[in-house]
Amino acid sequence: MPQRGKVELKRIEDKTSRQVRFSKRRSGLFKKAFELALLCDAEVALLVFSPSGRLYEYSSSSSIEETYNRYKQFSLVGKDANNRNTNEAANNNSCEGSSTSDILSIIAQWCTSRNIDQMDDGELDRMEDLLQEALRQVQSRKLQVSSTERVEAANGDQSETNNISIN
Amino acid sequence: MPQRGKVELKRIEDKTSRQVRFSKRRSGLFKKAFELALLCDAEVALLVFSPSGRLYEYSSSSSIEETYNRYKQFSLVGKDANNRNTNEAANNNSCEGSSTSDILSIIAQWCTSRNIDQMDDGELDRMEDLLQEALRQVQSRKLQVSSTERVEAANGDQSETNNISIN
DNA sequence: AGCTATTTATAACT
DNA sequence: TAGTTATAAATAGCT
Repeated sequence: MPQRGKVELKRIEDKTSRQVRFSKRRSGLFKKAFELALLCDAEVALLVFSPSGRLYEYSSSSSIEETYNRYKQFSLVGKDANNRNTNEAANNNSCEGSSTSDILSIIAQWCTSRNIDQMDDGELDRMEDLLQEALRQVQSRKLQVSSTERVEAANGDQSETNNISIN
Repeated sequence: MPQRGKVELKRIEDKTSRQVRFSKRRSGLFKKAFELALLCDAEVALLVFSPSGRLYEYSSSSSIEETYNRYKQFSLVGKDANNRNTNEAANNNSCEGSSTSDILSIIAQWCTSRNIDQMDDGELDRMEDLLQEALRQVQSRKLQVSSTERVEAANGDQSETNNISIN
């Protein structure tokens, strides 16, 4: 029989078990974060996305943003430690290289360069078309995902046929 | 004599003790964060500033920035963790009131970093909300523009009014 | 969502 | 700052 309480350091394959343990561990983690901030007078910011994409957050200061800004300031000064400044890479607005659908790419490129208030009616028409098409695609994708999940649930457990890995 | 291991939930006044306990608890917290990410396939970002201002960070993804950007995308559309993506949840639109350029730029940012095929159901929900709100605003803007043009035309201006369609 | 058996985390002390 | 140990907390597997 498997040992109680003992943790094996690898991804939990069983989906149900993973969900349950995520819930328990998440609340434990947030409690610890809160305690560290309170007891030790530390500033703590914690962001967690569940495997299903839900967001959980904690911040000991007034906001996550505040701590993140402090962090960015820090990293500008040069925080040696473990990592480097990967910051500005994220600010690159071009969609090139990504395999995102063409529609979303076009929307993205467009609205980085134009403000809606500056668009004439022709542009507005075009943007409306693009948004409608993007919405159709997202909704269609949602249907795919949810039907796949229903099948998985019906199969009890089974392998991770469509599980999406973030990294 | 004070009980061992027992924790009293208030700021530790003794500076030395606070520092020692900060060190121990910090490593515990980071370990838990790492385990949550690994075991449960979650995306975790953790920032801690010690009382003396030193920075400690952990990120399960490639960078803190990446997770923070994902967070920012969420924050505009609301982030109620208890909201499951039911039909009714999709209907209550929480990015209402945000400016169009904000919404469009978030859509833009999003699809520079993520492909629709990699989105989980939580992200798809958010993207759907964003697109729907953007669409509403674009359509609303179209109405404004066309009514303005109608007024201008009535005033004798030479505007192109015959190619405007209101859906 | 509750219930133990265990494993972990950690407070005080060295 | 690091190790030891007595206790408190967290949590894995079940129901």
